[in-house]
Amino acid sequence: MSWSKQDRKRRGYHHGNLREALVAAALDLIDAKGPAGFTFADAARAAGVSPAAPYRHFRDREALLADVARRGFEKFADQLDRAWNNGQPGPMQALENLGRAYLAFAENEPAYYAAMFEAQLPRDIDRELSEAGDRAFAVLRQAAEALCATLPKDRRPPTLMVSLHIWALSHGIASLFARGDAARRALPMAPQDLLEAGVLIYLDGLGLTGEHNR
Amino acid sequence: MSWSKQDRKRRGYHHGNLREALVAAALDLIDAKGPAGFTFADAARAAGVSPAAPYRHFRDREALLADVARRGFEKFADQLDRAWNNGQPGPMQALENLGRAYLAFAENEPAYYAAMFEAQLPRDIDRELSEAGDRAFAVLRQAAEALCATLPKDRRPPTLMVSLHIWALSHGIASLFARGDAARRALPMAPQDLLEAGVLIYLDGLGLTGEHNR
DNA sequence: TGTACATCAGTGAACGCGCGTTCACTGATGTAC
DNA sequence: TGTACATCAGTGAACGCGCGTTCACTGATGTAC
Repeated sequence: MSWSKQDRKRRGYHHGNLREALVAAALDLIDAKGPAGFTFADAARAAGVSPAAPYRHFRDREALLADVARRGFEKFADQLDRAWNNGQPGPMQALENLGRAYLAFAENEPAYYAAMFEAQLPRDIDRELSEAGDRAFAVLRQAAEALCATLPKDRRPPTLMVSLHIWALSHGIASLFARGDAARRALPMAPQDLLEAGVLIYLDGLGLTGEHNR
Repeated sequence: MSWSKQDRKRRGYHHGNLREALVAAALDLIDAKGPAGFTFADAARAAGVSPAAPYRHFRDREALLADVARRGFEKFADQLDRAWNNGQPGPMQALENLGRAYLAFAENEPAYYAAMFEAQLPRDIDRELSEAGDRAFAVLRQAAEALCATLPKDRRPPTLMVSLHIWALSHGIASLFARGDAARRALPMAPQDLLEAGVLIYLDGLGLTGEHNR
């Protein structure tokens, strides 16, 4: 928490970066108590500011949460995109990197992850929020496309379906076993290995064997 | 809500079934506002009882939530077990029924589902709760076992891994696309079909083709 | 079958507390000239 | 470079509200004899 009361004198009357500080405080509080476990007043306190101050930046608590979720999806999309790396060095290897990035995000950013997927935000609360979510899914879709393209046309499955399968498997493993918070279930193996094995078996089932694509 | 204030006269001073009524009220409230969206006092009000009454039955709000989750897991395990039906008429068909039951539960019982998987209850809060969760997973494990047993020993994958893959895929699809609440995402196909296709491809990848097992 | 009594499962009033929100305000900052 | 002024981003006091929890209580129920 870099915006403690001590800093206030240095900062003077104006905070300077309250919007960012409130988001950071929300993330800390979500980490500690879950997405439902903090209040607008909590966030203000953590940012070292009066309870009325947040209203200058967010309509209400839900708007703050939605902003956290939006930022989460943007970070998520970035990390997935970087991991996919335009399908380099090859679609299979790139897909493995993508899967690892999915799980790593759930593990390293449980607060974002919870805000994105479990804060029970109405789906249509914010256009920017749903667009950021779409951007993250688009990376998966792109990966499925590249993988399907390596199959001869007559044996090519629907790309959308493949991307949804990969998404669901990743999401299931992340939510059950890889998340970095209290809801994580124990597992006698690394979640990354579980996901990788599952994807390999699935791709085998599609007729995409490792030899052709590694 | 069958325990309204109107009924009180009929019931007299004692409620008669307050514990059950509180659980029912909690489910209604979770349906309406999510697992974080109700209070102990809300539940008492919905049950037509004074705010002090629930303390006769639950230590606090969290204990009530945990009881809801436990009941949910028990119901879930029952429904999965009935769908699996001891592997009848054949493992492939029975597995399909099992998958459908998983998604149907998420769709028809969103309140239970949310309490079970998204209420952020500490994993060790209640022994009965985690045992009920284990019972549900045991059904999936049993199914994986039966499926693996149809493969020759030298090509048999680890049963635990297979059961986790099926669990994760089902859970991912249920959480993202099949849940019966506001967090459900739109999908251009039936979630049941998406799951069935995914499982078939996966089993193909394991070397379990439909012809051998239907 | 009656009766006395223990126990159970509620009541309702009370409390302290923290939250969300509003309000008039004021210190700090930016800008036009 | 100074100055006047508009705007911005905070303060802090106040409010009504509902929650969690406790308490002494009491009506209803069950049971021993």
